[in-house]
Amino acid sequence: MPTASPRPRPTLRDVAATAGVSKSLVSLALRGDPGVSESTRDRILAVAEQVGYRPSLSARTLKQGRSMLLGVVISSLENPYQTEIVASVEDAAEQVGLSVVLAHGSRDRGRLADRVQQLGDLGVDGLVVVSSWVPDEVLTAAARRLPVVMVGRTADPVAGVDSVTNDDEQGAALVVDHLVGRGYERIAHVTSSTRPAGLARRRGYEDAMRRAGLGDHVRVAAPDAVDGLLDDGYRAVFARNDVEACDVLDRALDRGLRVPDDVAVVGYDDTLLARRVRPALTTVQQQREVMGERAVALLTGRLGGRTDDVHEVLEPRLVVRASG
Amino acid sequence: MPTASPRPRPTLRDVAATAGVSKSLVSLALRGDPGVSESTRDRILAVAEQVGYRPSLSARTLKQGRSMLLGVVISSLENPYQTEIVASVEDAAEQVGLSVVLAHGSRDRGRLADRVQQLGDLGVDGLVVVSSWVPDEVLTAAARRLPVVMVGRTADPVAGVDSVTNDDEQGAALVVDHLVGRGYERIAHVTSSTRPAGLARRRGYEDAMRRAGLGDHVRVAAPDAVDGLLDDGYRAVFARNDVEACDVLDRALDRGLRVPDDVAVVGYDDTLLARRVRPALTTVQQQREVMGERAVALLTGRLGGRTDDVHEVLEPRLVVRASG
DNA sequence: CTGTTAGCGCATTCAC
DNA sequence: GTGAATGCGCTAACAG
Repeated sequence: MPTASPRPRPTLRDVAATAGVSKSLVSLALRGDPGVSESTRDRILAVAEQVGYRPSLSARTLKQGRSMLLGVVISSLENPYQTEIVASVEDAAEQVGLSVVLAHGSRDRGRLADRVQQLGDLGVDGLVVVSSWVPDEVLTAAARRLPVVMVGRTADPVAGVDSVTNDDEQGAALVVDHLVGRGYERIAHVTSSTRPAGLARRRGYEDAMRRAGLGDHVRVAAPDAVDGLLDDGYRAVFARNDVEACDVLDRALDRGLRVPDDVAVVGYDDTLLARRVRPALTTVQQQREVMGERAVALLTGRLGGRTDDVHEVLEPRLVVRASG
Repeated sequence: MPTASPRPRPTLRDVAATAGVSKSLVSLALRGDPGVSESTRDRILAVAEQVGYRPSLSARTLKQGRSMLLGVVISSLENPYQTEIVASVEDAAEQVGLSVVLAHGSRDRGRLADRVQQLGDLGVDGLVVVSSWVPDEVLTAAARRLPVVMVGRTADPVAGVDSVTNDDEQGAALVVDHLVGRGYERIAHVTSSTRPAGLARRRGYEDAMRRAGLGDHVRVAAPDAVDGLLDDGYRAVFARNDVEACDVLDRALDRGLRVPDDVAVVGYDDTLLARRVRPALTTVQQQREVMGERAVALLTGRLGGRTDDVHEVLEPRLVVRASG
């Protein structure tokens, strides 16, 4: 089946030639400049459409010094928390006329740093980083040439990089208080993470347990070590995120335990997973829409000239469902 | 409104100035051209590093006419089948020195077409489309200026657009034959899709049932109408993909049925979901790694001058797990 | 070996 | 209303 092969893309020059006008006139007409007569503009638009003209973003970016593009970097496409953040950033970006290009680092952590630089090289006007796996040096380096905002917690604030996150300690405390309110005392924490957010949640769990006078029951285990917890009489488990909560759920059900009657399970993030799984997960909701909106606002703030670092912390909310 | 970046990014000119050489020499040195003396190159590299120089992809793309970038468009970040394809395309692209930028159309179908055009405007060297929601006109228009390959089935071949897909009819037949081999006769099909791939699987199911002499038992239902099937004595369900198979699973378990003892459930796609869920899903595996590899090969083929359309069809494989 | 020069496609003066 | 000229950062062809 023979067809047309990709031809060199038509340029302003081509449009101008076919329309019998000059290049600059076409440029003006296409962007609706008032200084072009109605009739000529219509003719130019028609020609542009007909020859399939599309402006070159490379050329425009080069000329203008800005691309109207935002870069978003996530570590994994398989992580529902991260992909849901992407959507919220995208919605917020669209509000202010910016488009989003996405890059990720699944499979290879080292690739993440490359993608950050690559998006910068591409000329995006700002960068949203939703992964804690990007080395600080890479972030600061990136921040030297464009606005960068981290979504989610970093171990320590990175100079020149704004951030928006939820209060993981408080979120963990919400969970503990909730379970305590339901009469649980032996409440365990399940986590496999050594990332900042995971550590913060663990810290929040431990502190809240102590505040509740349950310091002696503090117990932290890996997801695959849940059996030990159950053997030791723990009947409530707070997992560091929804994915690991689901692992716990499976484990418990495999042992013939009923959730939440025999054991209560609580997650974190309120991803789609939390609603999909049976029983539906009690979990902690971060304000995702707000996070995307704030991230974009911080970026445009920098673009507007702000130079001091801003770190926003949002309040998490407990969502009670069937699992605990 | 975005205005100016904090610091204007350093250019070749800046590096050349601080190093006391000419621009083109810097360009050559940075890309390891042999015609530059060891000592000067080291000095130039040091300066470039020190001032934080990074080449502008916009400028390079404009000059070269190619970006070494591949665009990938998927309809949803929540669809594990699609995101897993992305990873395989990315791996294949890396093999040939191409990077990938990703765009998606979650929430708004119309946005998908925009994203396709936008990636084209950006100057990507080729486009992989993993969604059947992009209108044919948009695809053909895109194919006029750059190589485009569809991954996954289209209703009809689109002129100028290559494709790589699996044989959905055959995949469905594998499922039916498997269930028939296990003694099932009342085998129902669950689908909510009117997309080409879904229709093909349905067709494959119906044909295979008839070939097996079970034409009278052909029964197609929506995922939320599973109860009727079970009431009517159907004890085997073939769902159009893993996600809907999971829905069926939940439904059955809610009714107190055991899987697969009381009812067998089979999915399609072999996504992560199929392995995560309990019981693990019997499902149909498409050759994802091969699909990515072929998609990239088709793109580079076009870039190399091929003009005739190529449509590759891969053989699916049944993966038997616990659910059926 | 090194430096000069000429565009890539576009937006933006500034003349006409 | 319109068109010619300029330069964004980069590469490549050509001179020195």
